[in-house]
Amino acid sequence: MTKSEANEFRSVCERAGVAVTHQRQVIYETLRAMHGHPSPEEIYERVKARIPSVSLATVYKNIHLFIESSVFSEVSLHHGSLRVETNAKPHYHLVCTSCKSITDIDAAELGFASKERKLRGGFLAQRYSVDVLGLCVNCQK
Amino acid sequence: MTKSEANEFRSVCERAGVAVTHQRQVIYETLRAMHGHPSPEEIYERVKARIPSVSLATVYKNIHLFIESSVFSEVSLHHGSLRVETNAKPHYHLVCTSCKSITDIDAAELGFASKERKLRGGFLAQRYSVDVLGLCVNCQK
DNA sequence: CTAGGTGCAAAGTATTTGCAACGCT
DNA sequence: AGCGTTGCAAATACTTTGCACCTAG
Repeated sequence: MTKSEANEFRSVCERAGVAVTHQRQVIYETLRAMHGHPSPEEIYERVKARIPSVSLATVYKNIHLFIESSVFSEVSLHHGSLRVETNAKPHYHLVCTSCKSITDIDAAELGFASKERKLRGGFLAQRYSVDVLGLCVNCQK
Repeated sequence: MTKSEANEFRSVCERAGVAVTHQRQVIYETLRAMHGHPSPEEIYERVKARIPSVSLATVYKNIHLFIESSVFSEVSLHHGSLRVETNAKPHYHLVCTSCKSITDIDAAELGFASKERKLRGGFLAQRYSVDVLGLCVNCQK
């Protein structure tokens, strides 16, 4: 690790108001170095290469800590359990990051057209799923 | 249930190539009547009010059947396990509905500006999470 | 009749928690 | 020294599966 990376990590911990531990630092560096959307298990495997005694629970605890402190984010905000979409009309979601509530909003109202089209790279876009993350009226207080 | 609802359900089963069973019908009607984004457990509770002997496993099996047949959809496509976003730049996801792969795409390239703003209803939009659902190059074959 | 559907219980995966020992600050 | 952090194991939450019985077609 370079000196600037170490300083960066220290200020991350300071902002979050948590201790600078070796495990936390290695988990942080590991996440920084990984690409894509790793699962806790994948992160755990990598961290274990540097700290064989680390536990999966510690990886979970620190991932949550980083997410709460906005150091990293989650790919999906509602991954806890399967949820069925009962609203048949095209719409998107207003997701409150504080109270986790999900409200529907009309596609038109958000001003995002969702037509089928081919994107660069050849991906055929058919449907769009938009989550607007922010604060609901109650949580803005 | 009205006659047209019954017919609607029959054609749903026909398209999906599955049998018309009492449990399946009640689960379908229950979903139609529910608002928001119910969990399997919530759906199960409602169905149990009409069929006390129904099992949670049957509810799960039928929810999946409906989702596979595009009769209903999932709120989130990657809810199986926690995934950490390691890409710090603003970007969105190309999600292939066939092979479930997730690729990043620059926010700019999709032409969707993500600035903080207040929406009707008072929701403070801070960040956008856009999933583009479709078929990747390989799965279009 | 018979292939698919159901209910039950057990298994499987993902995640969290209690607690004693440990290490930052 | 004191409190947050760690590792372990056990607990919990969510979902799937195997199997015997049942039912629609």
